[in-house]
Amino acid sequence: MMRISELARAGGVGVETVRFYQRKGLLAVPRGDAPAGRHYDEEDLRRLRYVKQAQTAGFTLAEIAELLHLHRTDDRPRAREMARERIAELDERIAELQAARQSLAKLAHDCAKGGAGPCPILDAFGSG
Amino acid sequence: MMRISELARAGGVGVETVRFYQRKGLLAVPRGDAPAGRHYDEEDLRRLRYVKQAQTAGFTLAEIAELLHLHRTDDRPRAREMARERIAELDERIAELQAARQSLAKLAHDCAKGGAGPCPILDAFGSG
DNA sequence: ATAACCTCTGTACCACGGTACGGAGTCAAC
DNA sequence: GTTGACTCCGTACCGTGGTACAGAGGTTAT
Repeated sequence: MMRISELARAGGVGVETVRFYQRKGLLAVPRGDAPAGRHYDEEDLRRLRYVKQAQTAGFTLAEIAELLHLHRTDDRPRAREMARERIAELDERIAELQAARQSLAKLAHDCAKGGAGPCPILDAFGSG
Repeated sequence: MMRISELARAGGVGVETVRFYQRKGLLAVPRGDAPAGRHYDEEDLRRLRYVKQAQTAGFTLAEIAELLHLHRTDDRPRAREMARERIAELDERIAELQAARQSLAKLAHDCAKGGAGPCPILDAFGSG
């Protein structure tokens, strides 16, 4: 049993963020009727960590809310569909970032060589 | 010589976005004194495309503005530093996305197998 | 010379993901 | 029985990256 501030610390977020997630339906508001004494458990912490993980996978908070809802209804086809969509977008995004990385690395390298022309870090994207 | 609407179309953005970039100092406002007749050239289009490219590399608009400024001052050391920083962040982000992708793919696979337990797409991040 | 269509400036608004703050209640320690 | 640290709820505000729109004026075709 932990207080909201402990939950937040354990999850690596601020108290305000926990409340924000509660408002968005991502975290349950404890059913306790006594203010200044509501308690959170390991399940809440797992959920909070799930939210953060899903975020790094690129899900929006709205999508995460949907995933959590699917959990309750155990709607596997929809869950798989969302996962597939996200995987496709991740693949696209990874390819983009890798291309950008290669570009930048080459630019930095060419710039370091210090030729006579303009610094390629600006020019390359545009004209090269 | 193109009008702003042509520039926008060629760059794949809206006219309002071009103006937004002008306000942010990312694109020059043509020096012409006659409204309804200001013209843009290939250089402007190159810059617009540069902005979009730099964005996919993860630079913020403020950083892009700095890069463009560096171009004018030809401050190569700083340009290389920014490139290195961004490359490091790209590497981190790429690794994160790849991990998320692997995770999700496994989850989707396990979910498809349809065991008896709860759908792993929710549970795995949190408890696994 | 007038309509249709473009340009400009300025300000307001939007979604997203938080972050901050005021006011009120509660609980434990002293 | 007051201080201090915490809780709650509600609302307002923030940065980022746009997007929309109003109002005034120039340009082009008929």
